[in-house]
Amino acid sequence: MEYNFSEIEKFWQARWASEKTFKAEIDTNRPKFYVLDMFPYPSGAGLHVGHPLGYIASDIYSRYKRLKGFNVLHPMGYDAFGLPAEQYAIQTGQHPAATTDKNIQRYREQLDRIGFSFDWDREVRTCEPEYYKWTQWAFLKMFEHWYDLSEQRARPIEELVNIFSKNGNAEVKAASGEVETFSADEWLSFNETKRASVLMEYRIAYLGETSVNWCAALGTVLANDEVKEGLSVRGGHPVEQKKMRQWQLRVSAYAERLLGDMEELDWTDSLKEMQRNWIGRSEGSEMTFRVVNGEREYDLEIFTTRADTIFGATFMVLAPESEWVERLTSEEQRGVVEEYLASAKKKTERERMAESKRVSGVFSGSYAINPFTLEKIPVWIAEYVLAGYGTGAIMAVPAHDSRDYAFAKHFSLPIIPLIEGCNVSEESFDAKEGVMCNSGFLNGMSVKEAIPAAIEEVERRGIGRRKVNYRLRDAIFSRQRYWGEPFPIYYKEGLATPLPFDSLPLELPEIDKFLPTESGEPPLARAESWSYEGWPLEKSTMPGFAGSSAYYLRYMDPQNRDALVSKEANDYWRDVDLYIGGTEHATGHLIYSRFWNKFLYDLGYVCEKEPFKKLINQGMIQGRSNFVYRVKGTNKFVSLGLKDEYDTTEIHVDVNIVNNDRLDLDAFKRWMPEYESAEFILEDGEYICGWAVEKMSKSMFNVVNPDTVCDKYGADTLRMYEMFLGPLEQSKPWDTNGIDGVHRFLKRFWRLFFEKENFRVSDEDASPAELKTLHKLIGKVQTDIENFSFNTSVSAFMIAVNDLYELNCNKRAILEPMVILISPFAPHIAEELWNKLGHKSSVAFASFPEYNQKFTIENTFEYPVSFNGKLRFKLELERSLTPAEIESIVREDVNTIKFLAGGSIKKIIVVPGKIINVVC
RNA sequence: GCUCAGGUGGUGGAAUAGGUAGACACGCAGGACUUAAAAUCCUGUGGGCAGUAAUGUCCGUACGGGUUCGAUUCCCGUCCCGAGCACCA
Repeated sequence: MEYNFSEIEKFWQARWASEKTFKAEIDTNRPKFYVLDMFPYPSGAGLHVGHPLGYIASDIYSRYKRLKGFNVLHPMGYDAFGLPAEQYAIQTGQHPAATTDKNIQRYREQLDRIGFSFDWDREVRTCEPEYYKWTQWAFLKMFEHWYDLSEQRARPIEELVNIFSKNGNAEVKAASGEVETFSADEWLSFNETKRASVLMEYRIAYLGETSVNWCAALGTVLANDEVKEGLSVRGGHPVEQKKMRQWQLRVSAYAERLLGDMEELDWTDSLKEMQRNWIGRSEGSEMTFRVVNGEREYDLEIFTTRADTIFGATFMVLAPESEWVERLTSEEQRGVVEEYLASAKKKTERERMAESKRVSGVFSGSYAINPFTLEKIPVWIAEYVLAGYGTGAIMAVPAHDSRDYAFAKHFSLPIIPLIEGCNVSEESFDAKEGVMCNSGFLNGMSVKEAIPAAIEEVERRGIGRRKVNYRLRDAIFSRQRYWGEPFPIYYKEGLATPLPFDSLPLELPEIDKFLPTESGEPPLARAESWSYEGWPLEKSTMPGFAGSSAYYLRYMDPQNRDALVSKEANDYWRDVDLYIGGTEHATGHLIYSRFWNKFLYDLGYVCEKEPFKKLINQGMIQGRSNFVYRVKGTNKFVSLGLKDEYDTTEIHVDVNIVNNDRLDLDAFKRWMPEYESAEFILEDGEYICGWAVEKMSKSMFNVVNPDTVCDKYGADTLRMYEMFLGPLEQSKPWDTNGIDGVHRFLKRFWRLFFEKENFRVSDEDASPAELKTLHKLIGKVQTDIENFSFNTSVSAFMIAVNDLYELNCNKRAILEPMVILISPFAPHIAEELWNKLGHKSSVAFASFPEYNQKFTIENTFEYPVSFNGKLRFKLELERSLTPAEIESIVREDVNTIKFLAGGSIKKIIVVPGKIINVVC
């Protein structure tokens, strides 16, 4: 009987769907296991062969965990709000909801063909009111809370109001914007407007003026991680800096916890490192310098990590955007300063970056007093100091900071070396090592000693204090778009506070056109009745990461109308045990989600402080393009091996008409009209194509659709092949050249169960050799799956099947466990065979076979031998040996010895013919 | 520039704790079955040298050193590819 994959797969997929085989329900008698994929944005292009890689891996793991007796939650949904659908709507006039819906249907069809074990009853779509109701709800909660730094948690804003009216704000340690200190009496004397604006500085979701990445082409603001090299990630349009009043989330309040709680997460080092860089904690001190502009004097605060280099601070630098520029520009310098500011402002972020090597700056006309040397040092203004980090002002120590050094050289400012024996004539000495000199009381100390000593002295003199700084900024939360969650916020005239709109969900209104208005307002301004009781509603919508920040919680209880997730569901499913997705979300989604979770944790809505326990980043699948070589000026194409004899042009050819780099000549002629009369110069009767690894894209004709692979080889082959391709976490090109091997293996596996045309499995007892093959496989598959080393377990299956052929084995005792073992990888063929083996229920409800080590090692001897002392060890041998033989081998022919901790030998590999001296 | 992860046959990639490097698969070559093709099966396949052959022998895990009886694996230096961050004081 032939392995008819297309019938088998269709049948079982229908059965899984109708019987809801993979439906997950709370079951307190079984341990839970939550396996989550990063849900896709349903783009119009559909899935290509790279997308399912992670889904296949998570599906294998889910199925494995079910076999191990876990109650597995394995859901799927769609991140359905987003720019592309809106862009498409602008171009075609089609409603984004309609195109999104269509794309989702297409995605679903494609996903279904691969045979995933998702519980589709839990599907979520971020664009549906029943879903985004909870995104809006969380936003309102953030609006109604502030962050208490001394307790390190979010607290209700009413509590803050209470504190203010009792004690003012002097004692309050909160994550906030800039607020002056006030007493209780002052607070009580504030009018409504004043109070509102003070509270706004404390809210976790707040409205504030900020410098944003404005993308004129898209007509919207973008987050930092939506911008790459000054261009928008989606679309590649230029992005400029602009000051705007925007909704923001006080993510920076959680910086310390986001950093600290990462320790216990089972994530890759590189991903943790990325988050660490993004959070960017640096320990240093804040220091006050007396600055003088003519008659006026001020205290200027700076941040430094190198308080020890204070004696070498020979000038100060302000960021051009710093509010201090205005105060410290002298009359004589006003002209040049303004000119400099204007030129700096005109430059886009992109230009600034391109010119990052060029030194520019201007003298402000003011001077600061170095508090330790008491020297008068000039205050400069330069682009290389960033307004958004620290205080936007620095003390420059040219001898020990390369940027300050370049600046000092360029403007001939003094450079004072502070480390004994360092040479700063060519470059600065940035390393934190050596012995201090020219540094007053710090002389003779090592840098490591000097840093804390300097900070201590600074604190003692009352001119500064220890300070931890973070690079992490608050998330800008407003987008001037249509296709996103509306803010549940309205503005009452004469009232300074925006008001929460409580009867959620606040549904997205219908509009006729999806463009901004003529006056530059966001598209929602086009909606006629975008108001509440006559008061205008907020016209921006939320960004892409809003809907994806808590979706893993919604999956736990997707139909709940009264809560994001019920306490019962959350207590049971708790957190994601395994999260699989791309590394591109390292600094976006994975930070925001953790922040969102921690916020809800503070409020008691969720029981775990981290959402994703273990995270695996699957590698990207690149395209493997094929080329043909046209002889210039002709319609002749020359095969790869002969192309050097001609003058040729390299042309991309559709990879779907190439097989193992052999071009299908007829298909090529049919491919495009211009090739209809193509002629070929062949080698050995075949046309060999060239190839290259490139991004998978339509223009390179290297996109492979999983449907095509399923048609030709079946979903099981696709699944196993994607795993066989290489380590999960590694990026690799899609290369169909090996897929036949995997397909052949499945056919061989299938034929194990047949004698001639008949399904025949014998009930005889298994032989030790057969059991050895089986148990070797069980052991291997188990450890491989647990280590996510799926490529080697596919190999292990191949070896096992070859062994069984050699043993001529068709015994139930062996084949039945084999079917269970392979079911996570190739579920359809497993179900079919399981059914033929006489089982009524799905193989998904079977148990993973018990591993018996006894059968994997044929002979194990424990034999005491004296060998440079007395040692006990075990021998693992390929054939049986008598004790006498072993002794002689150990005495004379031991080649290889493995030492283990404690000095005992566990394993000796015996290679005849060689003698080795053993040293212990 | 900084940080992280890598570099193994013609190709994708294996190799628990340092112990017969190259599993498994692709490709290639040869063979069987067949009128033929497809499908299937079998054999060989890192390189050099010697031999009719079985086989023997030397060299081989980016490069140069080191530790070790023994290094793809550990340490130091160099080169090269990939990813992330990029004036973060």
